[in-house]
Amino acid sequence: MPVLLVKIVNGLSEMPLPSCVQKEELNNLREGVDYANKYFQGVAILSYPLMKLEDGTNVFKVVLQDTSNLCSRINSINVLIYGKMAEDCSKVLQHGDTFVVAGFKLAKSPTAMEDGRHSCQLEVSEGAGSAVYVCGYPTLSCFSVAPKYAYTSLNQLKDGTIVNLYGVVKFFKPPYVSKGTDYCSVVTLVDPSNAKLTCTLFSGNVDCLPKIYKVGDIVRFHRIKIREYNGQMQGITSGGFASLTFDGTVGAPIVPRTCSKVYTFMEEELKTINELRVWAASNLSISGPPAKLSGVQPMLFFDLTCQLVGKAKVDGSSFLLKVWDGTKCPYPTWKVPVEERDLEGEKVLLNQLRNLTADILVYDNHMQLAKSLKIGSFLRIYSIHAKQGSADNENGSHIEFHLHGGTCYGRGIGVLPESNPEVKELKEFLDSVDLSESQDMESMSALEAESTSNNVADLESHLQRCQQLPVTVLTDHQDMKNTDLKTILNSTAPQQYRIRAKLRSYKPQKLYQSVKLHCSKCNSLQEVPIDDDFDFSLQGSAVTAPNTIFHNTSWYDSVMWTTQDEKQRKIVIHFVRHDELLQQPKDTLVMIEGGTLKEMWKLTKRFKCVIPVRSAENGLQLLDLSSPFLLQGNVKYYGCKQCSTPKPIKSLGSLAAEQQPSWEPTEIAQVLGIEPLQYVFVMKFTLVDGTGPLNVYLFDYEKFFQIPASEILTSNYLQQKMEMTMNTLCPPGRKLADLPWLECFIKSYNVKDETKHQVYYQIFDTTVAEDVI
DNA sequence: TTAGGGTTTG
Repeated sequence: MPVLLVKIVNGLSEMPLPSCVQKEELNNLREGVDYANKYFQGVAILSYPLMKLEDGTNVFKVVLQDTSNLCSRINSINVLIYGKMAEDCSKVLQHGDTFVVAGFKLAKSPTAMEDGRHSCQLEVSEGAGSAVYVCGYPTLSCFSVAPKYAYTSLNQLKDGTIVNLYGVVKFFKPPYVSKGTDYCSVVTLVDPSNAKLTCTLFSGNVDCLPKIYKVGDIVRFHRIKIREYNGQMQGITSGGFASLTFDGTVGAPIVPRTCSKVYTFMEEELKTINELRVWAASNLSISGPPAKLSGVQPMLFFDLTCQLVGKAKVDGSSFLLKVWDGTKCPYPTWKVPVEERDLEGEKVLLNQLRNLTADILVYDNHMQLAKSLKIGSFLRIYSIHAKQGSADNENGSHIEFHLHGGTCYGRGIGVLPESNPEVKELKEFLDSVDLSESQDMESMSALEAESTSNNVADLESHLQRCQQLPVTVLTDHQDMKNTDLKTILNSTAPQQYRIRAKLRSYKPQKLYQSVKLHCSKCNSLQEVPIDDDFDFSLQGSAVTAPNTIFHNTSWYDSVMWTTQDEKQRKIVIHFVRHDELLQQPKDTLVMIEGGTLKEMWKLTKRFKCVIPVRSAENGLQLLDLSSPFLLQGNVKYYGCKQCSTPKPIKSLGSLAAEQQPSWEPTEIAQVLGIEPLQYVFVMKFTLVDGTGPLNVYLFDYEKFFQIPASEILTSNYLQQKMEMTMNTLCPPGRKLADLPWLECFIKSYNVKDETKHQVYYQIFDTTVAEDVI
């Protein structure tokens, strides 16, 4: 905790102290009492030069006088300040300053006999969770130096200004090593004006970047420069940038986190922070309690607060961190093989904790920071991927923890100070873990071990659910009897069956790979083109300059401009009119020439439909069919190259002339001569029922998972939902006997070509049970 | 200078 310099201004009657601490009088100080939540206030009447102990720790001694007890025989006390705080205090303290010490320890004063002061001394240090408030002596000269800051709300920011502001953290990337010379942190703020500001902060000293630990924290930035970037205001560090960060929880102690040695902090600041906390509580979605290793969900991403017990180099692009949080992951976890000599950390402890540590493999840009971490430090690792490893033995697959390269999603590593309340809580919990018990766990199943943690009830009910009711159900054919898999394998096709089986494995394991594009006309399947291809195609089409002859026709208005960058790219947007009028953006179809993929996604947020076009000889045309012919919402619509005969864009005019154009993708496709491709999940399930394995295909637009295949690639939420569904259908690391039952309706069919004849099986009229979704 | 959140998958 820092030293706070509070400048006295007229009318400030009290020190702005955290509400949780209470004042203690000099004559009530007693040895053996806990003063963690108490403060003592006095006037500095004497201070000594900054000294160093033998181990190099700084120590600063101050004598405080209790001015409310001047008549007492003993009215002064020695205060010893240790560590970084000693240095900070020695720089700012002046005789006559009012000095408040919060969260101190009391020890016998070795000099009481000689100096005639109190028999005890106050001991203050950052490690003990102390805070020191220094309050300038209220003389006239102080009035003039007290700075009064003005704060700009986020909707009032102007390009080219340098401002002070407050904000609630909506998103952040913990400081990481940039490709330049500095550390970088990206922070997105919101405030009650409902505006949003993304700030890019650089500093050569990582300590000088805001100490943000979670979404919802509140920051105060001084002297941040505002610039316009991509049509939006952006904050960037300027000379003299300074920040304070506060816990955003209503009612939590208001203690600024900062590297500034001196800053103003008065009643007004307290008021602002309290107001922002209350506003954020109802206006910002803050996720629930942080994940523990015991609550890890396979295939999802999570933030972990933990202690570092070991680290090791693995190879040129990855580095291993061994961490624990006192709980046990309910799934078998991957242990990264490393050379014994490369593993840094207390060998005895590493061995003791071997069943409780998680191996986290960090990649690329995170390696440098990871290498510099101190064993024993407390970390919050953001966006760890709980990846499902491949099935490497009979017992099924394991979970791997990866911190992938890059900083998307705020991926990174933050070091938490020991004074952080969550670290204090974690430390207490770690101290309470019985290590002998955890070592015995080796012989227990993961599930039994899990019963030591809190969410045992959830897990058990989930397991029971899996063992009793089938996790998939039929939507029809309820009166049909089950057929076993062996009988099906021995029968001729085509036929239809009802089966009850377990899902032993499925492909692809990477669920996003299961999404394909299907043409219902020629029955072909193809991969969904990647964005890079589309971007490439857009760049190609941007080479042809827009032809102004095709601008502003009877059914659309055109606006053209040139980008300010070196490329001087020309962009045209054609706004389709209806009834001679432009409609609301949410009902409007726009066509764009020369745009980038990013610009196109931005347009889809505002307009109903976006069609990428280019100028050809005879008018506007679609791009080639490797690109989507339409973007709507989050979905890119593609056409079949084989079955489509693209028509010129002017054919769309007929739809625009309709009374109420709905701009349905199928209608647009039809008038443009496009045979649309449909998004579909294609998966291979290996089912078992004790009579034999059967490979069955799932070919599903949206009925089985109740998730539209068209939307999954652009929705993190839907991907997580699907992953969770698959984990329920086929829980990783579970023995065959513990797998849930699936009820399915399948049909067999023949596929013949000149050389061979094969029977295939496909799931029909089946859906995931309602309570699994 | 760095990065510029809107995405991750060894």
